[in-house]
Amino acid sequence: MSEQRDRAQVDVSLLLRRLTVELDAVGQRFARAQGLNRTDVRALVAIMDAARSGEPLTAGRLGEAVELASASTTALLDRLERVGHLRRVRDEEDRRRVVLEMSEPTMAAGAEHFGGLQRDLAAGMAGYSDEELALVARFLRDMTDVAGRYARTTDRPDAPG
Amino acid sequence: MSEQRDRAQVDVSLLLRRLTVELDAVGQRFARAQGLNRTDVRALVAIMDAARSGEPLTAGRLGEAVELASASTTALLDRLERVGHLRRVRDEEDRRRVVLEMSEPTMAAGAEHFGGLQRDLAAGMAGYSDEELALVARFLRDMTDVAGRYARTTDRPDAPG
DNA sequence: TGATTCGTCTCGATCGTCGAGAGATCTCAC
DNA sequence: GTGAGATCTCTCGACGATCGAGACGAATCA
Repeated sequence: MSEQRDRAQVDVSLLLRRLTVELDAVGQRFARAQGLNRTDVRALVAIMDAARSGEPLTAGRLGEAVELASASTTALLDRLERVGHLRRVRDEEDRRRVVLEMSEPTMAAGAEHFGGLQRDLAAGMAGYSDEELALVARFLRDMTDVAGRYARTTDRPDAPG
Repeated sequence: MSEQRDRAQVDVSLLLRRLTVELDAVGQRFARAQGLNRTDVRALVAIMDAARSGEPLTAGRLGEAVELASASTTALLDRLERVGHLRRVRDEEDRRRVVLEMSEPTMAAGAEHFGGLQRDLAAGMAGYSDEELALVARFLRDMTDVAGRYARTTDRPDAPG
């Protein structure tokens, strides 16, 4: 493996990091505009994603998704519900559970903000052919897999076995 | 623009978001391992990046980088300094300023953790030719620019111009 | 030298997060 | 059915991260 090749790989790694920083800033901006904090936005995004996939989130699942303790999840939902970003609805099938429904205005605001980003991103992709885009997609999937595996690896450097 | 093309672009956008989530989780994992919170890790990364670029951060610049008020930045530095992750050093040129130096162990831990990720990412890139990697790099740069511009756009929907 | 600006820190208050545990509901063996 | 235990969410009290306002020393400039 040549030095130049090594360098290219490191460059791409750094580019991935820079990209995540910028995309994070977009979420941050949405948060400020809505008077929310980072966690709130992560939660709303998770709820929106779940709704889109047709499998609405419950309080507990949301807590897992955003890695929050149950008490914190309750507080989070209280905040979001109080300002009208979502509704809590008792699940009729399992009445212990609470399913989360985003409000229309919030859904619209999210679509406005993140849809705008998506539009800009799509515009930025205009210069790429279908084949190039397919390659990029494959690459992103690969890197996501790698990162996901790495994040979930139990690699405690200090702890034994 | 065909529907298939539209779909491909949306797919890539979603892939970008999934990737950021996974990469974020890697940072999260490092945070837990070191007993830090998200902000602390962002700060350490910013300090490390600055040090690498040969232009060490000051307290104020760090505050800007992680978007924290000055009082919060002071508290952040107190935390990190107390557990030995960095040192505050008075700038001799401008004695109002405080420049930040990361400790060796923390630098090593960071290199261990994020270096490991970088190794895995590089391994994941093995299947791509130099030309393909160059294309990916160009794409990532483009998307980073778009996201950066979008994040910095003043598009307050409510506030007047 | 005095006035002003700049960079950081202190103070008090607010809000997000957590662990522990309560209460309601579901599951399952009997 | 009924009771035991698991599951899901919420309440409570405590802690910590963040903030705005303002103090203080240091630099700048007239």
